[in-house]
Amino acid sequence: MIDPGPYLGKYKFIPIVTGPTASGKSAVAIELCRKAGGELVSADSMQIYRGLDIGTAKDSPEERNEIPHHMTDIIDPGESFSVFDYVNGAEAAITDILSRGKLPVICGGTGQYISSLLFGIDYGNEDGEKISKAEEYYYAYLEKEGVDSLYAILKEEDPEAAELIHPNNVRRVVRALAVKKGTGVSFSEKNRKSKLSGPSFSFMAFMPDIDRAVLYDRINRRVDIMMKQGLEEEAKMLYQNEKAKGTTCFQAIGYKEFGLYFAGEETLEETAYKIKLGSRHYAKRQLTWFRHMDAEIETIPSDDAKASADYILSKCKI
RNA sequence: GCCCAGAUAGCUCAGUCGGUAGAGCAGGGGACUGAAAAUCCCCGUGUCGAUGGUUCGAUUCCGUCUCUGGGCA
Repeated sequence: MIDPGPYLGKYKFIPIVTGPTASGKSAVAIELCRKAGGELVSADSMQIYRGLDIGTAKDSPEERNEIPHHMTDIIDPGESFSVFDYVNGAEAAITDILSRGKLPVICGGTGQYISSLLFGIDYGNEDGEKISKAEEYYYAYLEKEGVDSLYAILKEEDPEAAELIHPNNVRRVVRALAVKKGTGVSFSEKNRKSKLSGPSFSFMAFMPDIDRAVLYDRINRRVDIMMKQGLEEEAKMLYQNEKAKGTTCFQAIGYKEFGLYFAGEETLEETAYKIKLGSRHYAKRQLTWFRHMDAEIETIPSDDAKASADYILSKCKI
């Protein structure tokens, strides 16, 4: 289905193991690496941060010691990172792993990262500085003139994008406008071009098939375990890190919920409840994302990591 | 035992001056191209506690009962 990429040795496909949080994809990926002598390439937007271990459900230190992990622990809280950075880093890691004759195993639940690799979205290499400036301009405009007025500009500048983006989704409205202002090329046009080159490698994607109620139960229990493992301490470190204040890592579920607790306005139980709820909502959004691309993803059983790993290997081998 | 207040969606509660009802949360569906664990959109029928009565018509008014709070003994 996807253009064959560089020579993969005994394999014709690079496996991607994805799925919602707590669905057991990590265990499958670890097994795959063990069986194939592979190395893991994470596709998780929060596991990139050093120090956020418990709340982001990183693999254990033993597992990370046993199997090389790429694209985890690559930046400190407070540093910025984007899909563009992810694709560059992940593709470099894959190339490196292949050059050493090993099998890269992609594993993670950040849909945007997975899609970017799988469909080979080319984010281009334009002046990010200019776009950020333009974003600031439009946010200031939004503050003064309001949503309707902002959206009216988008309709004018890029009617195609306006068609796809809801007026209330100011983040995306601003982004689309800023791309036009910063690069001269419309958001729609840029996106169209981004698909022309195709994926850099031949991937095959798999996802554990898990009953919704079971998944939610696993999420709830996992949060309880995280709390016992010392999530509060980990969160406290993040809150005390001046450099991290207000940056992207505070979007991470399991950390952002601690604000009111540290301020003494909420109990630990309430905080845990919010983390569970946020995780469930997140899992639901992930399922929507992956369902949307279910033609590209094959489901595997969620209860037997070893069998799933064997199955995936059999599908990826020549 | 007596008095008062409740009993309406999975939960918390509005409401119907009598014409079978709606919010928040939960839950479900969807979108997604450089913050994505983000951001945003859509979806509300349920014996209105039970049972009699008044009425063309009761979840709404009246009686009785049951349960749950609170108060007095």
